[in-house]
Amino acid sequence: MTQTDPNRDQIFRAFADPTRRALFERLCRDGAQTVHSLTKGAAISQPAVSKHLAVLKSAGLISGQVQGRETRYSAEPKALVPLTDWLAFYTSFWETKFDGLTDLLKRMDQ
Amino acid sequence: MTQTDPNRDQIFRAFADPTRRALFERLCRDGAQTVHSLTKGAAISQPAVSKHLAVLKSAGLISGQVQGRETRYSAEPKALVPLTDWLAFYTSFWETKFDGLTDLLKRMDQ
DNA sequence: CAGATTCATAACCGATTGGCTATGACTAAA
DNA sequence: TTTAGTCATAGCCAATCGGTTATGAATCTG
Repeated sequence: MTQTDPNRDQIFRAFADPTRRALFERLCRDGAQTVHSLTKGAAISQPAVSKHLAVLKSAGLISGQVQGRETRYSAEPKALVPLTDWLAFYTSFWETKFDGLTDLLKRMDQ
Repeated sequence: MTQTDPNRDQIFRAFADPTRRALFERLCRDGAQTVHSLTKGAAISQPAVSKHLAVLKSAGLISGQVQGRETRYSAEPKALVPLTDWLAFYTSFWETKFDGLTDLLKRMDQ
């Protein structure tokens, strides 16, 4: 938890941009969508959307599967775990009554 | 949760940089420290450290109090709440058994 | 007082970022 | 087989970022 985790780093970087976070949130709330669908209502061009999706994908936060000429992207449930772990760890410095802390510490020792 | 929260935005931005995250982590683990203390072992110059601290401070993640010629910075416990809320909300799309979800939803409606 | 220490700010610089348009590959439809 | 639709990539550009050195204000120390 104290050493640099490349994946955690990518996640934080990916979420740094509000537009990118909005795309992720839409995929969470409204389910899998095509690039075309995501571009509508995004206020940016399709290539810009594709770029953001590429960043999210390389961080493991979303996945995309090609269906004909479309690509359907969906949020990746497990991808938030590193963020949750990090947050839980540093929150635990004040909230000692964190339920999963013991398990978390075990995972860290590995 | 769906609309843009300036504070949440600042937090995500502040944590995007690994050096900045490392500074925050040190303040969490080792307690309040002066700029001089933080600069030692940071591998960057003192002005760079001061800059990072300014970003963290403006995001509300740390606070600094002047003591003579020194400034002592400390991590701010409550500052992580927006991040925790956001994460809990979007994690809840898969883990429906999130305990605090009901309370969270109430807070959102306000 | 004189010198040293601590820190923030300013000015600068190269690299990265986030947007755009243009384009081409590929697929679906006419 | 055209024609239209979907998407990713490339190339470009202005703005931001993360670092540096220089400097000055403020405080401690000899």
